[in-house]
Amino acid sequence: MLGHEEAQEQALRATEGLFYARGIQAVGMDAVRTASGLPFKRLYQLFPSKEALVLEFLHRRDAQWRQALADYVGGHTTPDERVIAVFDWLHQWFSEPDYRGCAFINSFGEMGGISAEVAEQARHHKEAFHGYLTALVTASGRPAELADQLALLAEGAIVTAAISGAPEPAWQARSAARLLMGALDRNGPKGLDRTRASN
Amino acid sequence: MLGHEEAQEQALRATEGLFYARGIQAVGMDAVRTASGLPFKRLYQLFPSKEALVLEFLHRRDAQWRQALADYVGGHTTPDERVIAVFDWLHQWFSEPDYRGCAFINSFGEMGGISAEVAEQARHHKEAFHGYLTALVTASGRPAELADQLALLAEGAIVTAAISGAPEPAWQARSAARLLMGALDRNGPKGLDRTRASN
DNA sequence: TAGACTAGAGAACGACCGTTCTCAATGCAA
DNA sequence: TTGCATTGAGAACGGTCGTTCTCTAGTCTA
Repeated sequence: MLGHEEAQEQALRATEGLFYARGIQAVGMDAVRTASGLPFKRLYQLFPSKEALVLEFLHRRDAQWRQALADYVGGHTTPDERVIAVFDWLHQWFSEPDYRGCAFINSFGEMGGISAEVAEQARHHKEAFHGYLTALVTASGRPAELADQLALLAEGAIVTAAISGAPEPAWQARSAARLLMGALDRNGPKGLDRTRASN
Repeated sequence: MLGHEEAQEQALRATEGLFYARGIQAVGMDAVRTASGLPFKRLYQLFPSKEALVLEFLHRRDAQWRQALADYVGGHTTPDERVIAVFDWLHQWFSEPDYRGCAFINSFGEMGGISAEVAEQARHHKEAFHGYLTALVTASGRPAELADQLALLAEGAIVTAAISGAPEPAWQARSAARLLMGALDRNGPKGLDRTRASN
């Protein structure tokens, strides 16, 4: 028999693809059992309920996604390159054959209104991404407000690539990001509209 | 008894709030019956299945959403103001107390992987929005590529406002939009990165 | 070898889903 | 008034869901 950890790994790895491809509510525990090869009894020993499995899936996905992004960005040296690398990585992600958007945006859309925990996980994931982007932007000597805008471009590209089924939004976002960085370099931080934006 | 049209109106109006707030799969036909006040028999005369009701809901929402946006934008005169007005309208939308993101992004996340029709409706809605934005942008004498970027900002703001629960992303997007418009005015269309972006 | 424990496969359970059916109440034509 | 079609309210149906239970088949200990 597999140990607790390995079995949990196996269940989560099998679950991942199912939840991402079909959504959460459309995947029954029976499909999880079949995909993981673990009997119900074991499954419910590892995760006391489907909700617990879902939350673990999201937790794990958050960690893996941000790690993959950081790994890719880490392969670039200058601060400017590192900011732009985010969008190159997005294009790579969008080009995966079974890309279907951001798991957190999707689960928020599906369950954000009925599960406070799922909504909280989405919020946490997006805040972490935003924080990472802010670090990259400030490391390039630019104001944090730029990170807000780049985050919007990234989120927009994620959604648009998913719905349209094409990876091009990554390039459009990258192009806009370059323009925004250039605009700041020319005008200084006052180039941003600070009359209403609070951060 | 109500006529066919009025009953359909009533059913859809009642359904709207339910689907938008809780998602589609989490709303049972029993909840639709209760909210609409229509008995099952009548409901299934008006819509042969839940799926038909869902698709009608999306169709209707698309029309109303785009009309509301066009109405707001139409209240502004100069082409530049009209482009910026889109983001003002977004802020207004985000500030509604029960705002929970874009119904199409949400349904795509929930059902895009299991219902081709829902995915198609989302694609159609986003294409229509993109087309509208392109018309506003080209009317302002700027290249259509800018519309791609503004669309990403808008989509990103829609998602971020939903998940964070705050309307500020509208201002951040507006600020970025102004910068992008300004950058184009300074550099001409060549300011855009056309080496990889195809449109 | 005997016996206590455990794992695995899947049946079973209660709840709920979308959908259909029943049937008493109603409106209306003659 | 009688007969007939249509309505509304909700029970019923088959199916599926998340979860638990049963029962067989091992496996380890003494």
